[in-house]
Amino acid sequence: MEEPRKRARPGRSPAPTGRTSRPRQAEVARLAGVSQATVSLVLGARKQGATISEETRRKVLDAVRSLGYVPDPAASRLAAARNNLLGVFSFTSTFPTDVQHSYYPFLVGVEQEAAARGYDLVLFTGSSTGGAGAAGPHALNRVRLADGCLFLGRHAPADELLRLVADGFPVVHLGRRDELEGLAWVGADYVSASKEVVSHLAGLGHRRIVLVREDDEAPASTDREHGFLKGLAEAGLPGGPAAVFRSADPEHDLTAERLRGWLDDGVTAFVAEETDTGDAWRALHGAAHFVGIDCPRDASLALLGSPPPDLSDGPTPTGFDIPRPQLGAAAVRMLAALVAGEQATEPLVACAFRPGTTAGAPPIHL
Amino acid sequence: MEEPRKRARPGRSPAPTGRTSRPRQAEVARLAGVSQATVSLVLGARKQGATISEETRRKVLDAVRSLGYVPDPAASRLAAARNNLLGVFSFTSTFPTDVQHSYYPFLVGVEQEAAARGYDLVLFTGSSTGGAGAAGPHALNRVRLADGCLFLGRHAPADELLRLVADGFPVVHLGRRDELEGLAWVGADYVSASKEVVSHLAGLGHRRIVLVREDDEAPASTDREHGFLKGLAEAGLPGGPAAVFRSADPEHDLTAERLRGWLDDGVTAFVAEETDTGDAWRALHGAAHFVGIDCPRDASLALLGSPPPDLSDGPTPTGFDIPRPQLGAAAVRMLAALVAGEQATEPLVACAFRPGTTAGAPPIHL
DNA sequence: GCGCATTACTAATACGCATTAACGATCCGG
DNA sequence: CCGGATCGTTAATGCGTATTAGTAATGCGC
Repeated sequence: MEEPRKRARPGRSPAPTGRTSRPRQAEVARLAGVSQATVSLVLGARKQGATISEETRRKVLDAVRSLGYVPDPAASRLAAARNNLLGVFSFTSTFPTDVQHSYYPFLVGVEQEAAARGYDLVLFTGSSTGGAGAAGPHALNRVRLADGCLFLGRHAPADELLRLVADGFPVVHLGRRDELEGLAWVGADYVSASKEVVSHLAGLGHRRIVLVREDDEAPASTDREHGFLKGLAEAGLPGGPAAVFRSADPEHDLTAERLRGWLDDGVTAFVAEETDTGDAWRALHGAAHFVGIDCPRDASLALLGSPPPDLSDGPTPTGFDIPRPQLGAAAVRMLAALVAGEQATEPLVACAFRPGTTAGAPPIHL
Repeated sequence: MEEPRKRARPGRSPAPTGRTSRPRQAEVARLAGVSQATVSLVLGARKQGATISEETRRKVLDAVRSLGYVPDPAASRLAAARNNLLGVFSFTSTFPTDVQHSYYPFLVGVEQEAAARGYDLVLFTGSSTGGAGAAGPHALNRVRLADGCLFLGRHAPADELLRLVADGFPVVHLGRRDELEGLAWVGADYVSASKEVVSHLAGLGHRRIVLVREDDEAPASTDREHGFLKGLAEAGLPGGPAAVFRSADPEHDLTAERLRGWLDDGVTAFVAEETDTGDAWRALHGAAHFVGIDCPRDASLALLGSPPPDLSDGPTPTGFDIPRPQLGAAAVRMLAALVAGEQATEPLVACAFRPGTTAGAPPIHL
């Protein structure tokens, strides 16, 4: 008996659609009179030595056109064992309603670089309570669906991150993170950039310069101080504790009296760090205004970063810009390298010096 | 003969990486002491009658957690299931350097709604100018990796889009697009919103109202005019061509004389459409200012949309806001419905009326 | 003409997961 | 205690493409 055995085919039940589904390589092959493998070889521009005659190539391509064949990316990626997907994880929403605090500028670079390298991006948010994330303790595991993952912000739980790294999953953190052993990261080179600002001031003739910073231990802060002091040393200027004013609440502590005191002591330039809040710069800016300083005639100001939005109207502060798009791009480069099993690339990205209008030559004392 | 044939494995060369690769269902199965099929059954919450003992389920889930297993989206997709991924594709950069032109506000809603429904988002980087796989005539094809795809902006090539639709791939376009037969879209309900603005003005007592619009045929423009006229009709006010001022260059054509003419004719309220450039509103605003109109005392102004960035400082114009996040959310809802094989959901999203400060009662003629 | 290299192609997998027929075990009624 | 029903699990297969070993055909040198 030849009867179509009930046993038949396990596997999927194709639910024999009358609809002509879109063509497969097999159908192209049939039409061109070649094998499916040949179709694959013609279409995939292998670097390998597989040689195809011009005649065959033409037949295949004709068949492809006439059938309107388009490859199935799911199958390609499965067979090639690569998804060409990079994850982007942010613990807070990737697209917060408040644009100010968003990762937008980074994403500009991330998207560009990923596109240039042929990767697509999978967006994950730790904040998503419902649904996919199943925001349990293992929420981070979801990112394993990508070939590697980029982390934005410092809210990702350290242990989970390290677990991924330990498992050999390619991970890059955007923002310095050397307290986590083995975690790859990219960050802005605040040391060099801060040093450059000080060098600029020194070059203008300033001999006493004070740094105003907030009272925390974030690498972003200590790096700036480090660069600041390095710049002083390199210019042969006095460093030491007196050169750094550190306060948990600069807006309150940086009084007019204190500012006048510095001026009387011969300080001619002030440098503030940039922070989330922008408090250091706001305090410095406010005190200088209150005392009636004509900047840069009476004294010079510089900002190690960009001004907070509420002060972005004023004169452009001398300082440097954090190249956020470039940081994003650098992170993608490093991640792509890790995915490819290569060495991590350079983690530090240079900041761009911003001349601005708040620094000039020191006043001449007669 | 049973000998282990040298012929061995064609197919891929696994390139035996020492690196622990991402775990597969097979490894989960081994760890749990069950078969791969069982793992699949446990993970995929089939409606089918496959019954799994609580004991086994627990063992499998434990193994999944301990290995950090996550299903491979490509494989899931290929096996004719779904991978809980929704695509987002924009032909221009999704994160342009110029924030003004970005899709950002839409993405806020897209992300939220997708997360709420348990989908992850894949950002297909279609913008790639140069570089690897992204560009090319079949760039759109990549989206087939996801369960469905959202398209932003009107630059996606129509033929490719329709091809996807024809193949039964779920697609939703954000922004009205009825010139493409069969393409699902969501858009703002400009007709109702414009009508509401007119009703508001009529309610304040205005009897003659003029619409200033640019000279194009975009649905966004014609919808507004349609709603405007509908509003007039409903209030029993005179419509007709005289009520609409249409100009390719309103800033040039909307002269002070013309404005005075309208005022002399008893027009007490003016409405401008919002466009990319914001020219209509800018022209109206400028002319009114030039003529010395005290708004809303001498005449009322309204804007069918939001003001351009350069005019966002002035008084809040009466009009409506385009609910971009809601549009994004609505698009995801519709896409999810299509993916589930259901009917498309409501394509129109209501705009929010914005009272503003530029409209008031008409001046009293003695 | 025989070995050997080269060319042009095909056969046979494998990728990771979902699906389903089939199978062993247990339970039940008669 | 035997046939059938039910439950829980597995073996076997397919999705569509990429890869590679193998092979038939041809060319080349001597």
